Amino acid sequence: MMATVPVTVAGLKKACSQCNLLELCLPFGMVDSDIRRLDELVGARRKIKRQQPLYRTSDPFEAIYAIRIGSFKTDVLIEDGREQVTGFQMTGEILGLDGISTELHSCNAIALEDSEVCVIPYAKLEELARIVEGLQHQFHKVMSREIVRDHGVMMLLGSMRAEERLAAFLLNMSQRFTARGFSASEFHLRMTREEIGSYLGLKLETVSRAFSRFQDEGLVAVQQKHIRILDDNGLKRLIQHQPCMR
Amino acid sequence: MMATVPVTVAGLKKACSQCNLLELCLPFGMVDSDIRRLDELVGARRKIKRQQPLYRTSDPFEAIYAIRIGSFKTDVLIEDGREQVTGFQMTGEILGLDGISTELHSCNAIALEDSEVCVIPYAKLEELARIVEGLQHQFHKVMSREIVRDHGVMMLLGSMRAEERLAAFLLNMSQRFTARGFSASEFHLRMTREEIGSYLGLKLETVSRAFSRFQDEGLVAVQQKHIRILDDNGLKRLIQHQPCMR
DNA sequence: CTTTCTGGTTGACTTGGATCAACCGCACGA
DNA sequence: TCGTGCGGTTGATCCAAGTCAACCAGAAAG
Repeated sequence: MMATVPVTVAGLKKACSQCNLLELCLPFGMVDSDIRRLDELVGARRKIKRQQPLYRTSDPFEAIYAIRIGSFKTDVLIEDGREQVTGFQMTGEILGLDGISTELHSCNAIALEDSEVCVIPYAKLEELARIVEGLQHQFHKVMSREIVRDHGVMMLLGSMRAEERLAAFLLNMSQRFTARGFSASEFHLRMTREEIGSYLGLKLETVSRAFSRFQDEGLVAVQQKHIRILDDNGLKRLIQHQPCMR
Repeated sequence: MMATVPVTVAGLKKACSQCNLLELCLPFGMVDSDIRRLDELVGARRKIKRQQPLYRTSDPFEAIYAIRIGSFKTDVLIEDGREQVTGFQMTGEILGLDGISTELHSCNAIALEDSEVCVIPYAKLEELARIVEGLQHQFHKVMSREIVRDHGVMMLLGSMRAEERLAAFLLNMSQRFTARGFSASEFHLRMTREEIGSYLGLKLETVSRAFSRFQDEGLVAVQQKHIRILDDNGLKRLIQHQPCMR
């Protein structure tokens, strides 16, 4: 446990106020003067190598993390070996909120590529949130957004068919890449078919077949992990009025 | 919209400090002196008749709600009429957290029986949370718990078979009834087979059949909405090392 | 009292996605 | 350079759960 924990104690203040992820991260919507107060909060950065955990189920919770570089998956394992990927996180997104409730983490957060996070000590965050109203409010919004996102995933898992799920997934990825200034139509997935499948409640073969079908229908061009969306309206249409199994 | 909004402006202070749901609700874990400060927060109560909404998708968000009496479901609808029930809530549980992120509610909250909630104006909550450390912390825990719960539902929807899902659902209900001082083994479900099905990502016929199978196997006695658990270890076993489709 | 309606159960049949298995291709280490 | 292995694709087959339809019981309405 906790094998190598490369902690870069970046003495450099101005962690947030000079960060270009501002628009996507915790400080979003805060006024400049408040953001400057955030700088004192973000103590250290931590690099995580591909496939390595940022934290694991039942690790003690003491901080939340903002992704600076790279991307992660979170997953829950049950005894018999089943895995459920509960989310994929990209730059600016916050990890670790699951730990607040029991003071132990309740899932694993694994880097999908070499990554770097800002460590936000939770005790300090609560303290500062009591003083800085904007921070308090933003933090609550971040948590609430996570809840709303989870409801979306439930919708997906509970009432969509395989192709709808994959279409929804691709559109969601596209939209998040766009928000980060990347192409909406062309991007590189960092996760395997199996991880996508676990997230979408499908087997990897089904994911692969759905990709192939989309390709045949001219909706996307797929080359392994490289995706080019050719007809996003087509994908959107797929989600809406589908034969609808439920 | 907002047809009849029966608001009982219960001038009565001591909303929380004299409430017997204390152990289950927002004040859980707070010290007495802090709880007394909560009393000023809970302004009004509101009664909701069976089948009526407490709030609906895209209603403006201005308060969260603590259930005093009764129970609710929350659901998300998509254009083509599909419904996904995202949760069932019982006394002491908090509703409305989904609204913080966009300041609009993102789901519907419908009473499953005649119910009553405490209205907790959100602006006032944030204000008080800045002063009362215990409240801030508890509120964060409540939100985090909701996230963890949602991950559990994803696990259920993404990687369990029909009977496992129903078993998990029954055990969860049982555990929540127990926490409220009711029998762990005998209880009355307030929701229909269709609502259970929507929650579990199954059709109502499948839910009905799974109930019948449990009955045949002597795991539970089912009589419509009245459930008696005869062998909870049997149910637990079902969830663990099941043939396991994924 | 009968009628109607809603929610629940059960059976027969169909099907979407899982399972099992073969195979491909690229990356990496020897 | 040649394995070797992992991730991905594709085909054949199977089965869990969906669909469709009949029917039943209790509650509410007339």
